[in-house]
Amino acid sequence: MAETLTTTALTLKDIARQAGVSLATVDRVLHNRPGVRPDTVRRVKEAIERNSFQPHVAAAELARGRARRFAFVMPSGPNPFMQQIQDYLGEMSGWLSARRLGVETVATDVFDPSVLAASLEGLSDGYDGIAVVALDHPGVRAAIDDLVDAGAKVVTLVSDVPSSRRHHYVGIDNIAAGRTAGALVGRLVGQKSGKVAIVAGSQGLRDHAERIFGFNQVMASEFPGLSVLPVLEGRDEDARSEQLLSRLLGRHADIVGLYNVGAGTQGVANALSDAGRDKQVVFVGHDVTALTRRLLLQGVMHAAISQNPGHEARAAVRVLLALARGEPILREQEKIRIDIVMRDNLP
Amino acid sequence: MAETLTTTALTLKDIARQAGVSLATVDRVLHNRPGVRPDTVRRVKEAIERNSFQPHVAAAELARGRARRFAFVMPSGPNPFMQQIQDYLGEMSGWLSARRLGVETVATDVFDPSVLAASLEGLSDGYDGIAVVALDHPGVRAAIDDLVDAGAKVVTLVSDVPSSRRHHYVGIDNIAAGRTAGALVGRLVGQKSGKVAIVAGSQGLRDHAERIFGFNQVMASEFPGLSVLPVLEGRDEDARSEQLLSRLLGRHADIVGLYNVGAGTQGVANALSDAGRDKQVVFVGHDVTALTRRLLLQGVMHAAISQNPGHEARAAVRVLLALARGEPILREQEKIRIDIVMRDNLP
DNA sequence: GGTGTTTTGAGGTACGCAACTCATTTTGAG
DNA sequence: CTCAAAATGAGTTGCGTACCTCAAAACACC
Repeated sequence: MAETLTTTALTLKDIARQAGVSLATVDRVLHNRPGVRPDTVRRVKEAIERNSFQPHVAAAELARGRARRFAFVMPSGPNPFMQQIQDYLGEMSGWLSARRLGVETVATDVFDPSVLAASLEGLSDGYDGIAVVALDHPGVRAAIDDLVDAGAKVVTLVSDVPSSRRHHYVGIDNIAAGRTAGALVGRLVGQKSGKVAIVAGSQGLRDHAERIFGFNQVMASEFPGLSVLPVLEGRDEDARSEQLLSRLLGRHADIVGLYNVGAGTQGVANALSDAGRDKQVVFVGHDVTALTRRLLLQGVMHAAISQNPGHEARAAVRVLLALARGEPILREQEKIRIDIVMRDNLP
Repeated sequence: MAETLTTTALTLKDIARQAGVSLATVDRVLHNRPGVRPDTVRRVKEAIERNSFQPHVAAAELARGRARRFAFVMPSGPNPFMQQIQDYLGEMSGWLSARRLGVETVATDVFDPSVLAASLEGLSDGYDGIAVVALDHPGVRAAIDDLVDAGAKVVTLVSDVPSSRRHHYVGIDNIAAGRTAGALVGRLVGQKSGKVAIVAGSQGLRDHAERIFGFNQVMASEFPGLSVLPVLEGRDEDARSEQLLSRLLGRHADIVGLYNVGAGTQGVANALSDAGRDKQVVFVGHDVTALTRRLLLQGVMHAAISQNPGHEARAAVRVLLALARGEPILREQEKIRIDIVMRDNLP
């Protein structure tokens, strides 16, 4: 009736006794210190394995005695999503200080590769871990690899640099996000056929390009009745997005769906309402902000694809901590899900 | 450019010095031990406040030196969702043993109030915390309150007993879940009008009743073209669900939507395909299991409302641990979201 | 001023591990 | 067999807190 999952109460001393060696030797094996015969290493590891021994994290943390410092390298400028991540980091301050973790944010122009790379370069001394919203660029990749070589733990946040040697990526699969947006637009449009518009920041941004790719994939294969118009590049600016979309709406009376890939949401909404076609055009966008929340409640926006900023903030900290401690990462826990948010499941 | 969130490195000794008292007195204040003059208490608390001092959790945990034991009281019987929660608990074993936490599952008939209450009664000695999938019944409520009185920390899991004095509920808002299901069915059906069927386990189950309530709310207020048929009670059994639904499909040719509130999913799917109306009827259900995953991929099921079992397992453990340690709970982190899962964002 | 009570200080021990030193034993090469 | 190198044992210290004891000081009351 009762099934026990864990009953460990062993200490290093027990392992030493079982392996027939001293505490010092166990310590050497556990921390890969030199000076132990291969055969002895094996015996110790077997004893650890046999008892599925885990060092007590609290004791280890206390003995190590070093406060850890993490840096979060974030875009300067008023990006609401990034601001939310920082807000959630602030909410963790009690949790952090109880663990003697220092977290600092470094604002920088992440869109300029050389500036970003320069910001990263200085960080390896002084920080045990770095989370960075990274642009995928050779210079940035080199800077990340340098940090890793210098012994720092590095995770990319929101936007990945897969070719680098970063230890982990905390963020969503943007192709899947685009596919999800496509499926939503297609199914919410229903039987009707017509045209679908896409407004993006820029196709040069990796995450935007991937989302568009996924979106087109689904539209092409599953919704033959819908034809996708060329992508409008609004640079994530309201004014420009509004202008471009207004013109497009004027030219095409049969637009039934709209995918807003990045920011500039207010501009997109304005264009729709100026044309008197809000609530008629199925409108799917990204992220839950004060604005998208209002648009969802009003029925102007039909769904938002969202990555939970609180989860991303906490996952980044937890992953950096686990990496620094040499603990395993709970991949399932740290995986960022693609949330579909509609009016009734607004968080 | 760099903003620091935390820089604590103070210890109790520093607080003692600042307050002009000894370590022993600080300790007395911190743990509400008697024998300290009110004025002195104030001075110490001020020093703690002034430095926003937090005891080092690792040190506290080590000094306390007690291994903690938690019990998970789960339904016996082959419920795939509950099984997933237990699987995820198993995946945490490393994490748990590194913190000297023992987690045991207790299988019981949670649908029989007296049996459940009896199972709970014995648990207060031996366990520091209890997570329970609870039926909302006076006897169960009393048992929970007894546990709380005996000093144990109690969280309800998946299904709540709001009238009890449980410390926390880990699960979703089922009314909102039902509303979400309603919005999905309504919007995915599109322009068409017709009838909508509901298959539930039983309307006597609190979570099912709440979901139906939310569903009906949305249907009534937003989709006047759709009329909801009386609820079929399939008792979460495949055979019964199939039989009831088959009969209903036979009688109503104009069913365009279907909401499956609980389990019995295979039966529901069979009824649809036997009638040759799968993929035509918009089918929304709950939870991501091997079966619903397949049905989503096949296009038979259009969307699943899901509560992440891994998240629930981990949140329950974390909440119990925080409660036992007297740490604050990160509410945002422990809140279970209502996930909308479609084919393209399948986790 | 003496009594009894309350409050405070001082100090110790323990928790489990990391990190280190130094002495001793074992091993392998010549 | 000898000797240096390698491997191992034994031990210490410290991390920051919890929890405990005992003595000293401060206080209240008559």
